[in-house]
Formats: sequence, C-alpha cells, structure tokens
Amino acid sequence: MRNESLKSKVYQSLRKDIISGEIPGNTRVTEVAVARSLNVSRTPVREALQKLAQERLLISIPKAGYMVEHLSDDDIQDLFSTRTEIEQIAVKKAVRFITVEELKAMDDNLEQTQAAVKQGEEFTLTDLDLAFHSILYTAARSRSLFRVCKNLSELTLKYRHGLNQSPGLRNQMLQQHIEIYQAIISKDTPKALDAVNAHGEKAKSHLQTVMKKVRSDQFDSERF
Amino acid sequence: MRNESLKSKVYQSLRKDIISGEIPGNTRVTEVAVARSLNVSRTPVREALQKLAQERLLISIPKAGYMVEHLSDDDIQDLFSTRTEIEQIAVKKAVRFITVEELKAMDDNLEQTQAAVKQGEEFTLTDLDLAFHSILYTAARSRSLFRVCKNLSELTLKYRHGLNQSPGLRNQMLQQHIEIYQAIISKDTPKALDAVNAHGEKAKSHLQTVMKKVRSDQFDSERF
DNA sequence: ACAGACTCTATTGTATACATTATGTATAAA
DNA sequence: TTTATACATAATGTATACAATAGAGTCTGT
Repeated sequence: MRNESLKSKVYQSLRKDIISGEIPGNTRVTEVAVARSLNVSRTPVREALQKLAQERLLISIPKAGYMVEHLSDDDIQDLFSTRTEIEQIAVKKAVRFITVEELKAMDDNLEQTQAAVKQGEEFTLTDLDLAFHSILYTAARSRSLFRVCKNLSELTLKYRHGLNQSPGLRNQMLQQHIEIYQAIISKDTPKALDAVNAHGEKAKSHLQTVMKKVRSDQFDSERF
Repeated sequence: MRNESLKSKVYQSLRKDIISGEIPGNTRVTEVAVARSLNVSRTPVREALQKLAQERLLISIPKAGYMVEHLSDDDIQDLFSTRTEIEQIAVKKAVRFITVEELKAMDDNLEQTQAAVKQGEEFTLTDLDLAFHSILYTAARSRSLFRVCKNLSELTLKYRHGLNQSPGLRNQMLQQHIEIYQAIISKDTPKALDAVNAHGEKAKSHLQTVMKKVRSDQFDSERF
C-alpha cells in the first residue's frame, strides 16, 4: 500500500465509500471537497473521479462536476438480469473448460463459505461470493467474456448490501453455489444453466422486497 | 467541436489513430510526445491516455508509460465470439421489444447500406454497420446489456479493417443484416439467433484468413 | 574484466497557479 | 413587477513547475 499512488488511494477510498453506501446516491461530489478531505491536491482526485465516472459509479456532469450514481429500481433489476444472462454464457463454457485446479479452488471456496455462513461473517461472505464467481469466469477460458463478467459483477456490488444479512439467505446462497459447482463437476450444462439462473433470480426477488421496504419506510418517515 | 475540451480532442484524435492502425500495436506512447505533437499541455493528454487505457486501447505500464494494445490472433477471435454470443442475448430481447420506429430505422439503415455497398464506400459502411447493431442493442430495452454490447462493438472496431474491402464481403454483410432484420420483424427468435451467429462467424472466418495472410506476408518479407 | 555504486535522463506523479465557464444574485431599467 | 445585464462565485479545464523513480549507461575500484 505504501508504494501506491495517491490517485489510486483516492480511488480506492471513494469507491469503498460509494459501494458501501456511505456516500449515498445522488450526492454531489466536487474535486476540491474530496481533495481537502483527503489532504491531497486536485490532480490525483480529478483522475480518480474520472476513473469512477468511467465505471459508472459516478456520473459526470460536463463542466459542473460529478454525482454519485443512483440506479432506479428497474435499472437495478435490469443489471442483475443481464449479469445472470451473461453468466450463463460463462457457465456453459466453464463446464467444458474448467480445470481440476479450478474445481479444487471452488471446493475450497465452498468450505470457507460454509464456515463463514455459520459464523455470520457478512463481510467475508461478499468476498467469498465474488471469488466463487470469479473462478467461474476464469474457467470459461475467454478473456473478453471474463472482463465483461467481472465488470458486471463489480457493478452489482453496490446494490447487494443486506443480501447476506439473514441466516436463511446466507444458507441459500451457499446451497446455490453448491448446486452450480455440482452441475459443473458433473458436466451437466442444462442443470448448470438452471442453477445460475436460480441464483440470479433469488437475488433479484430478494432485492425487490428490500427495495419495496425501503420505499415504504421512506414514505412513513415523510408522513411525520 | 469548438466547444469541446482539449482532453476530449486529444482522446478522439488518439482513438482514431489507434483504431485505424495509423499508430500500430505495441507502439510506445508517452505523455510528452503526444502533448508536443498536438500542441497542448500534459494535463489533457494524461487524462485522455488514462481513458484510453481503461478502454483497453492502450496498456498502462506502471511508472513507465503506455503501449498501444495489440491483441493476439486468439484474443481477437475470442473477442468476436464473445461479442456474437452476447449479441444473441440482445437479439432475443429485441425480437420481443422492438418498436415500429426502430424497425423503420433498421429499414432505412439497410437501404442506405445497399446504396453504400453499390458505391463501395468502405468508410460509410463501417458506420452503417455500427448503427445497425446499435439499433438492435437499443431495441433490447436493457440499459446494462446495451452498455456491454456497445463496448464490445467498439472494441472490435480496431480489428475489422478490410472487412468491408471486397464487394463480395460487402454484399454478404448486407444480406446478413437483412436476414437479421427479417427474423426480427417476423418474431422468429431461432432464426434471429442463427442470423446473428452466422454474421459473427463470417466475420471471424474472414478475419482468420486475413490474419494468416498477414503472417505469411511478414514471413516472406523477413526472408529477404 | 567484472561488480557495484553513482549519476544522468526520460518519464510519470503531484501540487499549484491561472483560465474559462456556468450559475445564481443583485441591481437597474422598462 | 418583471426582465435583462452585469458581477460574483464556485466549479472544472489547462498549463506549468517541481518531485520521485526507474532504467541505462558510466565510472571506478578490485
């Protein structure tokens, strides 16, 4: 970390705050404000902001600064759908091309996940989830597809808070990963497709209920 | 254009030169060199280079500058495959959701393409091709999928020179677009999938012969 | 002749000053 | 009261000076 550029540090810091929701959607972000708060000059901040904008975590308003992206409920659902659809392409390839090392890595990941589920380590679980899918993307043996999948996967990060909250959901995620793993290891493409689809659909439906809840809470608080 | 930032101008200029092959792959690019050649300061150049690097047209070598990306033959094939596979997802959706306006736009595009094919306007043809696919992406009614498709489409740009060279190929492209259009308008999803796939496969196989030819030419020239 | 350290140079990284522009506000004219 | 103009302000856009660093080449001591 010590050998990292300021630009990179600023980028990491902002990215973390945006993804975690610490900086809420539609917040305005200016170069000087960030520069002051992190005690660096505008230059590295500028470059970090531009990078975040290109990743769509920020929206650039020409000649007027940046705003934290905030997707509509529909766009969030759309994002998760697209991710699942493209992940199905990846899993098809993974069934054909996965190596024994990668299967082993998945197995290890599932074990770690099981442990984390028991202990309710929400933060670790997100990482393990990312890692599991990443193994799948790698196993597809397609650089361009890997990039696409990785991008989509990271974009969903911001909107999956609380997805690992309840013990029930945690367990469900683990079970679904196991299903995907088993379908791949038994080279059962249709089953693998179904498993990936079920995984995505579950996330979507859960998100939908969460979003509805948030809306009604907002409504309640606005009434008083 | 007058009301455009220098950063944007530098970006456009470099992008054009890289995509057209005027700056060949593996060429080293430095901030100062570009800044001098375009008579601007390093700042806008820096930002343009970073953007191009994020789009993978340049490769950033930490603390040492940039190089023009040059994909291997395999990676190029992979890129085109992925593009086709994801475009199939888009065409499936397009069959369901396309509007009459979009169908009209496709029809217009095909007419213009026909004219351009007859006159052999290679440059215009590339634009029309991009536009045709872009209509398809829009018709899929999915923002996130649109972005993915658009990105992949732009990445292929660099590697499709000469794809519209011969009259035969030009005509083939037109015919394939017509097939896609007809499949969509008749809501025939399997036919649409086939048409998109055939379109992609054709491009790939043509590229492969071109790449082989280039390699043997290089070999010949190296012998003397 | 070779190893090691030293310096020189080319390049990116960072800070900062100045330029430009968009927006809001206040003031004056209609 | 409304509108237009001008000015103030706050933000990004651009240029430039200085810092840090990696790499090449050179010099020197053994």
